[in-house]
Amino acid sequence: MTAEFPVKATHTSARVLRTVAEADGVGVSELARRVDLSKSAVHKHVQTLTALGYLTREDDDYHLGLALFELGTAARDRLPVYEAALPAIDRLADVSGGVATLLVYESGRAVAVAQTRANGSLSPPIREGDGGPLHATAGGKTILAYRPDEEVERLVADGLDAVTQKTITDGDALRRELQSVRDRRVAFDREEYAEGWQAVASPITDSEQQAVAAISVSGPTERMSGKTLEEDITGLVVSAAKSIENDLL
Amino acid sequence: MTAEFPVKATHTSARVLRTVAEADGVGVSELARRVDLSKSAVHKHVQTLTALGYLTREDDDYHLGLALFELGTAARDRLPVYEAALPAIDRLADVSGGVATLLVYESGRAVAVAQTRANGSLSPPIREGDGGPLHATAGGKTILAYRPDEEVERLVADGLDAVTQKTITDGDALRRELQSVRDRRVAFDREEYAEGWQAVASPITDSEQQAVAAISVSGPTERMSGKTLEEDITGLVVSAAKSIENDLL
DNA sequence: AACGTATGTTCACTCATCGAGAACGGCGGG
DNA sequence: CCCGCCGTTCTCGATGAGTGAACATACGTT
Repeated sequence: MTAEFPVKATHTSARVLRTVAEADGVGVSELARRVDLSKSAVHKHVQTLTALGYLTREDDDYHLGLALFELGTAARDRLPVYEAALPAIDRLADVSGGVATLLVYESGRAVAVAQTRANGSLSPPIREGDGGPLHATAGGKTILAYRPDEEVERLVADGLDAVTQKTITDGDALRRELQSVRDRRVAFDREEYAEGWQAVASPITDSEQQAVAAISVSGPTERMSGKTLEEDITGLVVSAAKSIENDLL
Repeated sequence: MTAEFPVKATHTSARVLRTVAEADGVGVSELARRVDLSKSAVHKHVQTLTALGYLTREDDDYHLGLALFELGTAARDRLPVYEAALPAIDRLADVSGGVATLLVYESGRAVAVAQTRANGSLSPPIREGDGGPLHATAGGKTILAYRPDEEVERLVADGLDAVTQKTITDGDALRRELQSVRDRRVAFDREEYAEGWQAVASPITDSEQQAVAAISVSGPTERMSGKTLEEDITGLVVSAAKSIENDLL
């Protein structure tokens, strides 16, 4: 048995969870349609997940339950880089006036694990708990630059989806970009993930020069113009990431 | 079939998750011992949970995966009270110099959903993502005071565990305490949950006067002495909770 | 007011599957 | 060198996950 999900029922429950997360507030019938299962089967899953606290019932609609928040918090708190980076991103947000984010790499994805917004800053396209594509964000690109070549090639082979018109979709362009990231330990995102949003990021690597995480500062294009972004803020982000990296060794 | 967990395999996977959360970094054999299953069965669960991103493998040890953080964040973000209370708890922490916490009630438990610490404040006994007993914390007691009597009676019948020597363990004492909470919309925790820690809390109720959440400020006993706690800070907490409550109507 | 159709819930039934147990290869300590 | 532990794989049998039909209930329409 070399299936990807040896325990099918668990996989099904996970699909139910994911569906509830997407369509917040759904009933059994609607859920059964979306996951393509019989009402009775879904009913059993929903009942189990509710008893576990993974779901919560309001009237006849289900929502994600706070037991997931407990587990999720534990998943975040165990990361050494989280505690180490917290003060730094607070300070970064403060002095830059933008949004500072800690992205953590895990099995092919980068998740925004902590985020601080300067007061008055707008809501960024990637928020705490979101996972972003590795080729289309500043943080993702810094991480990718410090991952094995095979991983990059796999990504390229799978196809680089265009998120905006400026997203890098060409393999060679990406490879060049990653090389330049390795030269300077910085990546920029010039509206490659969201129109009107830019970002700078720098990687946090382990002792084998493998990416563990990335720190980024982002903001709306009109507020973070070329000079400020590429000179002042860039320096701050790079040195913050380096300093966290040293703390972790 | 009126079992509590109709889908047994999902329940089992949940037990695996909980066990991994408790003993961070465990292998298959250790896990099999703790959940009392065969190695092969645990292996299957761990494999599916890893494929789902709910677990992550480091060497041969498993840890909670960031997919749980994604779900957990979504579970928190959907709560209207969360967004509404964020600025208030930031401000509360700032002016009080202590730790401000938003506790949300869900199916018999109260979970710390957001927490802000004044800079320099110590690490509190209940942290973001933790669930606390309803009878032994300030926030828990305010919530309990605005829940149906049956729920209180059920809790009393199940037995009020002593967390510290000062925890309320007597049913009548609890009932009296809750009545006084209803009079003033405040509860205090005088080292009932952790030695050396005190707290004030005030409830956030819905249009039917049912507790939805609670706001609390806590700090070490020596820093939050009687007068400051019971007069200055109390007023701030009560009015903050009231103001959030109004925003939600 | 009676209908039609949506919902959530319960019930037998059946085949796939979850879990047990034994066996394998690999690693590390005595 | 070998014993013991580890993670992984296999076969196999009991059980439980999922189906589909039936039920009660609520709602909007005719």
